[in-house]
Amino acid sequence: MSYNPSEIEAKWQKKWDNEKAFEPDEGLDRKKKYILSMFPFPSGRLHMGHVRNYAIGDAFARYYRKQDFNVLHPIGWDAFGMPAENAAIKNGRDPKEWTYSNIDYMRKELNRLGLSFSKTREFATCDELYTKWEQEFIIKMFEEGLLYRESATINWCNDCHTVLANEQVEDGCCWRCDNPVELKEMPGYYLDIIKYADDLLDDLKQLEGKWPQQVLTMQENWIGKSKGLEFELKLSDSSKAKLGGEFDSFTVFTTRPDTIYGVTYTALAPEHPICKYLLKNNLLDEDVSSRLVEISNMTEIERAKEDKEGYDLGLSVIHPLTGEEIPVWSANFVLASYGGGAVMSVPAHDERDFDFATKYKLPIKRVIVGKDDELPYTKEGTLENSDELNGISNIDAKKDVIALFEAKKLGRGTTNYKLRNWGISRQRYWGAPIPFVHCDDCGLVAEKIENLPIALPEDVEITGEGNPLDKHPTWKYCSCPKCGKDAKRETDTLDTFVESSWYQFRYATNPNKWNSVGIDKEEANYWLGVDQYIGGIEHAILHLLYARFFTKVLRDLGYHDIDEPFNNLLTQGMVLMDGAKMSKSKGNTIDPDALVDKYGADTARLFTLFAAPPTKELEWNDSAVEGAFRFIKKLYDRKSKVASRTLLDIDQSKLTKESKLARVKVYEALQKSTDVYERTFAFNTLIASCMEALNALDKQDNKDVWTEGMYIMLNLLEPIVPHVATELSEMLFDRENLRVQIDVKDEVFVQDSIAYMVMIGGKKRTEIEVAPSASQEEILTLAKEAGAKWLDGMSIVKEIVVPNKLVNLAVKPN
RNA sequence: GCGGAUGUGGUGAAAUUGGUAUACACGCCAGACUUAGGAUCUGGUGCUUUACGGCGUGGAGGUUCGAGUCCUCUCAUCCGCACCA
Repeated sequence: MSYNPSEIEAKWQKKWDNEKAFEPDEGLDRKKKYILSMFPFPSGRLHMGHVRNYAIGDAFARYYRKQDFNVLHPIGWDAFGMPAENAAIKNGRDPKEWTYSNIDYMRKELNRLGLSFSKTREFATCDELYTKWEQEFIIKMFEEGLLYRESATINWCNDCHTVLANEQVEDGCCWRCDNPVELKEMPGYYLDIIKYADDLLDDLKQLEGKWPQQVLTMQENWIGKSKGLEFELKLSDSSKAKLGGEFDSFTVFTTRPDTIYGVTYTALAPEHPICKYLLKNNLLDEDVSSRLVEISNMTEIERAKEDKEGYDLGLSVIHPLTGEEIPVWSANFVLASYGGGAVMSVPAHDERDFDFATKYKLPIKRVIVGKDDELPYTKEGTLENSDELNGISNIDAKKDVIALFEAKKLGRGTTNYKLRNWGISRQRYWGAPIPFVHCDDCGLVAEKIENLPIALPEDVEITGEGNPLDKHPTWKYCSCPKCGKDAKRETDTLDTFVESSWYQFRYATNPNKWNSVGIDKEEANYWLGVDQYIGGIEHAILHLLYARFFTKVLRDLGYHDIDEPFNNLLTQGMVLMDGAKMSKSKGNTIDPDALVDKYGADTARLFTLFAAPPTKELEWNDSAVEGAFRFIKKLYDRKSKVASRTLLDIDQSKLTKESKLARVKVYEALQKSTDVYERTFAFNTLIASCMEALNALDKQDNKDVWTEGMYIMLNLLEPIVPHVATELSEMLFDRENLRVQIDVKDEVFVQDSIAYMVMIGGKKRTEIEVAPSASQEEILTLAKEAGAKWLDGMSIVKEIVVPNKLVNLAVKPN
């Protein structure tokens, strides 16, 4: 009977379904493993990246089940988002119908891969039961002051017709559609993630060694914490007069308080209130004001590409320590969104300030002496030209100046972050409605918890123009939850990253409670954090930062006691074809369905795990897929070599050299398995070990060695090629070999003689066979005899014996 | 510019604490079986040399009895951040 994957795979998939083989225990007393691959967006079809992601996760899940862990391995659908609306615009599909039919199709595709997911815990984030609890969390956050609404300058994608969070802007373009982002002033809802910045930063330490260093670094840089001095610069009397008495001073932030005496000018962002006042009242030259308006309309990315540019505003401030008058400029490199939108400039000790001062011939005053005389000098040194601070190191001066400003009540030590608060409003239909109501009398009012979920209307017209919820004839009209008067519902929906920020907790909650709670605390505390999370590195900031933030917020709201959602993170590499990412537009895709049709799911899984280690990019190779298929066929064919249904004791002393070697290879693969699942994740090497074992078994014909070899190998391969491994295990061993833990037998590794390499003068020269009991002296004697040819005319300087490996004789000529 | 990573055969890649570099697979070559083979099986396959041998993990040094592995410098590629005061 030859290998027939479609028959075997269909058989076992059905059987696993009937057996409900992959549901976790309801009880919470066993040791647990929570294995999670990032859930898919239901785009319509699976791609090879999904196959890789789920093949890796499934290997972990099946391995730990065999190690007798209670395993949670769920799947669901990240189901809200733009593509559903695009389908509506292009093909007139209803977004809900489009989404759920995609889910049905993709579920079948996933089933065909034989993945060991829990079937009872599956959900889509667009399910109203999911929205209900998400809206409750949002209201709780509002009540705690973590969520607020304000009008601000936001990133606008004119293709998606919606706002984007800072994290969702990549290179000045929309993360989803790559359209250049524009700036717009509009109201929106924000989550105060900055309040958690220190918590998010500090807890990265817990993840050291468990998350890729690159991801930790990226998050650290994104949060961008810096400590420094914040203080007010008082305007001169003439400047105050020029500004109509509207302004008295402005605030600046510096991380270099030690250079305070070197300030020679200050610069404001073009959006700074003082600039705006000057523009509004026509107090600047025509060309200056029109240029400042132009710069204001540029995004930060666009400004970064321009040369440094600035204009003297004709104002001055008083230096807080020297009392000198300092000119005020406006410059294109000063960001409105950071540090109050104003800087003190110290050209002698800052590269950017130096460039600017050089360009506009502004004074440069050196206040630190150090190793060299070159300006700008940004290294350590000793203060000069700094009155009472002269002679102290600039490191100490940082603290001293902050203390001085605080004592004189001129300023304060403070911390700034690059991280911006998370804008969560989206002016789109296919998302979770933001559960608030605008009342003329009561203002912004949260919906009553008992009214949740606030569901989407189904009779909407989606044109791509404007917000469909806002344009709906009746949906937004409601009564105020507080006073009962006529009011209007919020028509913005939540950023879809909100859904993916807490789904890991939803899976952990038993589905029979999904009606009554969002997150079951006891179950969340048992299952979380996720023991192994697997997904693409593209979420290094976005999803992974938001999910960490949500975890901490929900903890503080009392929903659970977990600090970090994902204890271990594996970032898988991309699947490439001819060196490029597979994509529909390039036409270089492999359809997983077609692959399964041709070779079966086991081959698809084996290839993706074998061709490269999981963190590296995976280059597609048709003939290597054939190779994977050949290995499975060979394995299947060797079932005829097995002679008994149970393991028999093997008398090691009666085996041939080849049989002994085969046992060594089999047990080496067994040892490798633990190492791979628990430390290196190098599935490719485990598979290679199994191939070596099979090759070695093939070179001998002892039936008992074959039986033992297959018994162990099928156990090792079951997480990777579950269908064929289970089929053979049933045929040969009644699946007994999948239920037991197999221990390594040390006697297998005991050798009759050990080969020692003989090195002379650091070069490999010959080999000797040595009895395991041989003493160091005996080994050396043998080595010298065997190496006599190379020792002639030499004297031995040093003798090294590495047990079981080699002898090295260091020599010099006589 | 800053930060992180990676450089090993024709290709994807292996290599505990420093201890026989290139396991495993693909490809290629030769052979067997075949009417045929893009099927299957067997053997071979780093470079160089007639041979003994020599040389080989991006490059140059260093430490060591011994370096792909550790140290210093350097080159290349990829990724992330990018005027953050």
